[in-house]
Amino acid sequence: MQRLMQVNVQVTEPVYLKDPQATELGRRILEQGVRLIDELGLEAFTFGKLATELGTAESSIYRYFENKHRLLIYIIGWYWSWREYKLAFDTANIADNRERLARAIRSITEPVTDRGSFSYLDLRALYRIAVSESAKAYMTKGVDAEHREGCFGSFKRICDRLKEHILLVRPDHPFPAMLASNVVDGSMIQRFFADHLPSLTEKQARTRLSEFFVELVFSTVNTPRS
Amino acid sequence: MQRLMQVNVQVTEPVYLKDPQATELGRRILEQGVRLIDELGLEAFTFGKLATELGTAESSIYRYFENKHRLLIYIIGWYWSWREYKLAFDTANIADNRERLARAIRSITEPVTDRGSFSYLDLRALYRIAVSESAKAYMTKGVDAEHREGCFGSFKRICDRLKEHILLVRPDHPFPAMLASNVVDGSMIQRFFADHLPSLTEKQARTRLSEFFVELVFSTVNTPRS
DNA sequence: GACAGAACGATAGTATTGCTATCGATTAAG
DNA sequence: CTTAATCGATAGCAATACTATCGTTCTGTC
Repeated sequence: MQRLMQVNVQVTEPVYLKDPQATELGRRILEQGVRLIDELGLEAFTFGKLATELGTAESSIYRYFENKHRLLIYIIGWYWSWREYKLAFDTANIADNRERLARAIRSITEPVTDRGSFSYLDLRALYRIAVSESAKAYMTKGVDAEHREGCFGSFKRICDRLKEHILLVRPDHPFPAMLASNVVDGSMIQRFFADHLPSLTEKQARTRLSEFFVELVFSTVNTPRS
Repeated sequence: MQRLMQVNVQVTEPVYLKDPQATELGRRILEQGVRLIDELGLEAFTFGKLATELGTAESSIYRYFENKHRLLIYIIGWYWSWREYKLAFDTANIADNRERLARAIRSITEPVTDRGSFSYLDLRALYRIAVSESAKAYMTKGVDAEHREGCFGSFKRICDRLKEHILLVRPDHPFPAMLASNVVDGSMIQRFFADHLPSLTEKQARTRLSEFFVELVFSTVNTPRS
């Protein structure tokens, strides 16, 4: 698994000017970029600070990414690509549709606890960024254009896969796509709430996220259509 | 109803330096602020532009709000206060718990279609801002501090009310708070998806949002506990 | 109708940000 | 050996996010 991940996580959409995975500097931009965004938050994070951190010039970073927004899109895309791959892995060879759906939901909604030694990116930091900053990646005036460019492909794909798992269990469900995207996005939001606005969740919500979403999906999926 | 709203929608939390509802300039800041944020999006919106729009000086606006982030928090707070009030109204005098829960969900998740002539704020613009920008109000490094200040009170209250309605129908539900906040926040997110990333939702999702959430909640609420 | 105090508009100024351009030096590829 | 790519460094610019100051007007009060 670990080896496979290393090989397979690729961000294919051209959100970059120059492929950061292809060069040493590019990889350091990603690695330290993830650490800095996690540490400072997106608003306080600047290419200037990242450059000092890397001992390089601001302009060098601009050769890879147009601006920090694009870098964020790239990082979030990487995150969802990784989760998508993990999803495929976690659901492989499970014959029973219901069991596979349950595993899929758990795979997607489980918090990341492992630093992940197989990648130069810190997976836990990446998870924290996805939780706290991913809304900023798409909630802008530029969404429609970026969407047309295919910037959110990996997020869409993981939602779509979950939708397919839902449909296999319940082919006549009226809202499989909404249900799927609600689980994928909702698991991030609920994690944020658990960390920062705990009155919006139950106690120990952090560790019971998956349980909540599994129950949520299965109760809709089991409810007879009127 | 319309008269009542005018009287009752108040943002009590001190996110402002000087109460904008108390003066003519303050009200114009809110009114044009809403219009400009809606038009430009939060990133392109600046106090400078708002000042020109209002024919006043930037510094005058800074007398009311520390910065545009605070203005956003205020506006979003106003929005949820308004919805909270609407919720109370829509669920008043309904004796049956299940019927009241269904009405509560519809009240909260229904898109705003009415400009709302009873307020100087454009309700539709406000709704669009709540859909597109509200995540930016709380997803910052400052959440915890702002949360302690009580900045998100109205959002918390509406989630809490929905939670209570859920518990009256299903006192032993294991995740009433998560379910409630998932509905409140999810209805905004799903609306955003419907507008900008439609493959994440069903066709006509915009008009079927409430239907989806009513079904979602009622199926969990009806599912027997194991 | 004089006076104190708020509210406002206007101007100025500063540090930071976000970005573009240019230019050698180093390295890698043909 | 030459050419192109890559990088680090510096410079510079327009916009942003404030802060400070100050005179004017408008308010209510004695």
